Amino acid sequence: MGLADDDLQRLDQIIGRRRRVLRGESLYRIGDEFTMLYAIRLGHFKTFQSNSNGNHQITGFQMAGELLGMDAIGTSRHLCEAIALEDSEVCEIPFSQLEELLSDIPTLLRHFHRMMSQEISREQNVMLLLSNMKAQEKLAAFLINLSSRYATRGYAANRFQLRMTREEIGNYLGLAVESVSRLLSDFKKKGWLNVNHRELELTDLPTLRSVAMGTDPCT
Amino acid sequence: MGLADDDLQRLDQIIGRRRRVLRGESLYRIGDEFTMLYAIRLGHFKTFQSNSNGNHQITGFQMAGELLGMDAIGTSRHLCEAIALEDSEVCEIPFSQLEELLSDIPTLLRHFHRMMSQEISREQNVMLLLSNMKAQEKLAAFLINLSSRYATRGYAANRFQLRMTREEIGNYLGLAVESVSRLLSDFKKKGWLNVNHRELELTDLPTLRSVAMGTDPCT
DNA sequence: CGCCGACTTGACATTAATCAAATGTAGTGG
DNA sequence: CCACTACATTTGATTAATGTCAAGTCGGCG
Repeated sequence: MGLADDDLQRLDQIIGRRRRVLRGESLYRIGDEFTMLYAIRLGHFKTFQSNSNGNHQITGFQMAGELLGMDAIGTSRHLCEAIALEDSEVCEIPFSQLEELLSDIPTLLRHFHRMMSQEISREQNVMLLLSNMKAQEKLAAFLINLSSRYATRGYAANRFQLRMTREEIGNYLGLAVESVSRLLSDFKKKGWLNVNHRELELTDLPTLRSVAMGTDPCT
Repeated sequence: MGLADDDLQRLDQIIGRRRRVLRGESLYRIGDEFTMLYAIRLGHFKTFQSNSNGNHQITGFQMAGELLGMDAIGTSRHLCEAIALEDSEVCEIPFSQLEELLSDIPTLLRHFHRMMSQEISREQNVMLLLSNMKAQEKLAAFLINLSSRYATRGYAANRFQLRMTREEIGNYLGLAVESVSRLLSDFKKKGWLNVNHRELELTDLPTLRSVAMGTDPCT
């Protein structure tokens, strides 16, 4: 991050205790007071809102190395809930202490703004996905996105486990479970991927990319 | 905003020149270098991304009093384009100068983080809208949203002008123009609103609210 | 072994997109 | 001022995509 050693040390000091969150447990709930940001050390999470009917809308899947809770800064209350998709571990970052540090360390401030801003862009991309794309494009884009995030973090880009159910994928993409299932089967038949339960292998990334962009000729 | 007088003065000083943007003109384009945030003084804007096919996806409509450009902080390049929906005026806020000020004035920092965070929440709400709602609910939610934003800024909640075309509404909501048009006619027939060109009167806000929430009994 | 939840597959229904055409409106230039 | 053009909007008919319902399979776990 380009921080000086002693700045890094100060950052280290405010990073609070580690917290384990078992699969299915909430890290925070809607309405909880906002005091911490959370850096995921290990595992995966989903975040979701509830609308007035009690339906859930998954707003994102987060993996180790990513930050949770930035949407709550504005209101001092959490507006969405975060649940672990598997046994996970986070670091608690008391936000008020972080704020003090941000004033002192311009580099850190810049980095923090960058992360918030990237969250905004990420969501704008999801808006694009949800409103412009066909089901097939949505799923391809989703898989490509996961793939590149794993690649960024040093894992294989073409072979990983889905940590979420088909239902959760469908909810996130605005598709019925059945559609997700059918599309996966379809992609498999077309030779673009292999899927067995949660185990996934992307065998034709270039085609998946062009499908995601809506530029594949054979669709 | 709860700023001390001299802090407010310092903020005033970094706010650069005003800039007029005529209807249809771009405030910034995709790929432009990011140096400024923009506070809208007058008028309305739309922001949109382009996907690889050249299709546009409108990511938001902004009105006087709102801030533009926060999505670009992360990349130093603009990822979306902002176009004026009518003759408008903005204040340029050089971001590097703002950053310095943020380090000095904790209250301002907190306020700034709040605005970014609210942008994140706003977009999460749009995700909810795009993926969970029926066409009818989307449009109702959209109108309610506009209404409450006008109300916040001291304008009538139940009577205002649409500054965007039906096509732009449809693009934003993930609907065809024809669907938007049909729905407006439908709402009118049901007595929920009056619409004449861009002039809009919401005559039954309670019902519109319950339609937006998917809890209206007669739908 | 048997239950349960996740997943798959097929048949059908529904929503909203697309296509087509008519109407209206704002802006332009003669 | 008016005719003309381009664009925005509305409405109807049809189609395509995806949701819903139903049934059944698969695998893990008590």
